[in-house]
Amino acid sequence: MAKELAKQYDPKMVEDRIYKTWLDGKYFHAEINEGKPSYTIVIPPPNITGQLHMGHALDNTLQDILIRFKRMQGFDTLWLPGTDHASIATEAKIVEAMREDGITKDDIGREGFLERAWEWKRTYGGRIIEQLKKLGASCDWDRERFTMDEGCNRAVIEVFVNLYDKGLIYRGARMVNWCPTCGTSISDAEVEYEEKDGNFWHLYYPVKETGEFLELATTRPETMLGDTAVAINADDPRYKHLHGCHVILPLLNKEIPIVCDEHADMEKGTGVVKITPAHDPNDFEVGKRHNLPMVRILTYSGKMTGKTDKDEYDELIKSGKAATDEPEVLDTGKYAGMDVLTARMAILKDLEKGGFLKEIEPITHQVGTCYRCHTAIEPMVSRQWFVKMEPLAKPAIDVVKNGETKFVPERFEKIYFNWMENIKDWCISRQLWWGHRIPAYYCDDCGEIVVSRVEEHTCPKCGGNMTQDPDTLDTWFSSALWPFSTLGWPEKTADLEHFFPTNTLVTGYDIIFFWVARMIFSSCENMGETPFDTVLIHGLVRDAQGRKMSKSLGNGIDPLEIIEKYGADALRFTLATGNSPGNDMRFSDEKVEASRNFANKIWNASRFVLMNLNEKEPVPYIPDNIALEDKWILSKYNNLVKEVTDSLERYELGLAVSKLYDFIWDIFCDWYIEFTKTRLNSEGEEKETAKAVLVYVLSNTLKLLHPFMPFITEEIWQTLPHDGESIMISEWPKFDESLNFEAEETEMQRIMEAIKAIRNRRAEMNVPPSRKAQLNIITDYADTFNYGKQFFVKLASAAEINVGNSFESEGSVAVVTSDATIYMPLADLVDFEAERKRLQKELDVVNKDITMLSNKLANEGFLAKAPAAVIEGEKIKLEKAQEKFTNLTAQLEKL
RNA sequence: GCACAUUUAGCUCAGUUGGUAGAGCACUCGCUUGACGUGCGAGUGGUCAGCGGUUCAAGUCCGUUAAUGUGCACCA
Repeated sequence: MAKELAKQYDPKMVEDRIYKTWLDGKYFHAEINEGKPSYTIVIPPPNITGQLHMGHALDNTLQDILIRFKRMQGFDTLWLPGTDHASIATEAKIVEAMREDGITKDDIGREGFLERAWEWKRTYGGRIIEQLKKLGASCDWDRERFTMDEGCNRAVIEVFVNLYDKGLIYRGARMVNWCPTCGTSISDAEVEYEEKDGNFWHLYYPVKETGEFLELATTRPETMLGDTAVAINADDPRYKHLHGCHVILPLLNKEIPIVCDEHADMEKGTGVVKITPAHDPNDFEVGKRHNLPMVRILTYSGKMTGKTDKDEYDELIKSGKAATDEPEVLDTGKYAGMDVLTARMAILKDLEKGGFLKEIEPITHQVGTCYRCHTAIEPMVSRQWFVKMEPLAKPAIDVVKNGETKFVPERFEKIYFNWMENIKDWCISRQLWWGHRIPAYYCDDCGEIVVSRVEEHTCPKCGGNMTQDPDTLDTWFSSALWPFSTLGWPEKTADLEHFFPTNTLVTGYDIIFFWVARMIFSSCENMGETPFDTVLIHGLVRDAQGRKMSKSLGNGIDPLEIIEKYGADALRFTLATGNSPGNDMRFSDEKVEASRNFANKIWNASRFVLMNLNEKEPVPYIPDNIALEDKWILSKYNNLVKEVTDSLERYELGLAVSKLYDFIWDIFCDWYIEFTKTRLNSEGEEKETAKAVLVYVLSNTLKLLHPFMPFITEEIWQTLPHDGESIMISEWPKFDESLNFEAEETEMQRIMEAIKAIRNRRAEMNVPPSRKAQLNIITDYADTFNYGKQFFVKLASAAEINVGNSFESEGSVAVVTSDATIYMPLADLVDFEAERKRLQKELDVVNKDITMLSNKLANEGFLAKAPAAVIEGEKIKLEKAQEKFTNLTAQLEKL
């Protein structure tokens, strides 16, 4: 047993070594014990492309705190780790890397690309896992999963086929969000709206029948080539005469109808709207209502369509392979091949030339952008796979409504309901290669569609060759199954039986829609129940100025650097402190320094305790003949157990950690350790008692702190006398009624109040600690103060101490508390005039208190309606104030 | 436009069912007190954003205003 510890705590000497002992001990590994309650957390799987950032650090610290707490409480605890294939992000990264080598996806083909992708996964996929270990994460690494591993893949196919069979997955040409950069459709949730400067271009469209010009405005003039109608409101008096008329579409000289539709708002602009069904979500709906043709003018790479595009389409139509619900393709002629902005300028120029451009009105508007690459998304009609959401949303709303799943804090339920109740069908197909390939097969000859768990090569209808859909699924489709796919579903595994449904899901508010909501409805649908009972939502970690940490700002703080500099415990402690659920927090080095200092404080307190121990000390116990101060600390400690446990159970991790901080630093270190010093300097039973209580309180407090600061608590605990292999599998302390010593707490309070008052007095008078003073104490609590003599000597620079009924006050400074008047003969230092002023000032304060309290106690409303305990409390306060008043007046009179 | 959040000491933030406010950092003064100067002791500093209401009692509940932030919607 190494009792000599370094003066300062050095995390680097400790963390990796300790983590290895935990791994070797298999403490993270979850065992199934029949009949034992389980507690499960599934990790929000980080992207394989990812590096640990502060968001991960916070998220995983919170999870580790909960898991370690529950593990010590005796649950069968499983924290299931894993990573996400992150289709768009990963594919983009690999394409980027290939571009540097001058290779494109088409050069190497699908097979070649996937080989590279898997290679990437093998090389970098484990990186973030290693980083989580640095943080101290106690995940069951034996159960690590990957969203594209065999089991998850199977679950994905199973769910897809099931939903398809139920008619909840369908394929069709719908309005989707198209990202020209990523080259894929994305879901509504993946569109982020950004405020951008733009223009309203006011255009004229000539009316065929009347020859007049209809004015309308658009932010996207280039889409006019795809216009197939102009809409007006049926009730609009300005345009009554135009019902059933047509306009001639400028530039194309094409006749398109004027339709009456509610979409046209009389209040807005001129009340006339151009309708481009293939490139605008609202227009798409108008088109459906009026059976308008759809004309596509953009390729999937965001260029204006040309002759080849049109020929391709015509070919498909001829062969019967194009779906009838897909838009026809226009050869935009001179604009073909231009990107959107170039085409816009060219078209505007031509419109202006033709006299069709009335004016340009600058505006700012919200533009939808891709959440991955932030390019403006193009609304396009495209044939994709969708999940029919309405039937799935219903049960998912119910489980939250009826409390089977609770959000912490509760306010996030509103956001959840708001989304779920207005949900639109989910576009799940992506034009990417890295991901789960859609298990749909199409007959090359007759076009038959088969959705199947196994590969289909022959058409069941005509015997022709079948080809699998080239698209992959939205990454979030597989993450949505994470809570059960990782436990073995669709197999009925023992893990699934024991650990599902899981308990707490910890995540940031930014992925409630992407992930949390989808897990809930997926679980309701496939498992018949909610995937977790609690969703603990945390906020963002921002920089010291409150800005979001981002790559472009370069203000990100690397958690690994913080760990390197201050230790993982300090980082964890910082992230857990001053953080209330759902709120953002600011991160700064100063905060980590404070945490580091706290770790050092614990280290040194422990060093002190260890210094006083012999080679063989008994494991922590409470001796029989404990002293007043022992009862005081035990009572305080007991209360701490209750508060920390309650706070953790209510997910108030920040509150729990600050209680621990206060107890350890203020109560244990600043007071109790000091109280024990006299006894530790003695020999015999007294010393043994002090040691035992020190070890007991320290050791158990370390247990309470362990979930927050796992490394240092383990390191110290191992050095202290202990039972068992590791603090992380030791038993969580329980509140113990027999450790409640209220009377003794009050007694110690009297002594401590006096010590503080004396210190205060001496500091005001600039008496150095080296100058010891005699204390003459008049009090009604003679026994307590006689007992307290030892502490006055040690903590209040006292020399000789007398407790009695009256003393000569001449030439003394008086220190007045509600329990005692203490004279310090420091005649040479006393300024009597100042002394009088000070006493008067103190008296004023007490007087004010007395007035306030007696008014309150004279208030009939208060007496009639306030709870008895509160009234009693106020009475005691008043008594104390009055006692102090008496003591003070006596003093003043004597001066 | 709708909703939600935030507004407490110079700074960053706690404040658990309503009982007249706390911490860390910063600042001031003092301290080689044999665990720790990454420390110890003492102190300065707040009409808890404004207004109104409920209540015996409001930082805490309700309404309202303002500022800031976020989500959703609109955006021809």
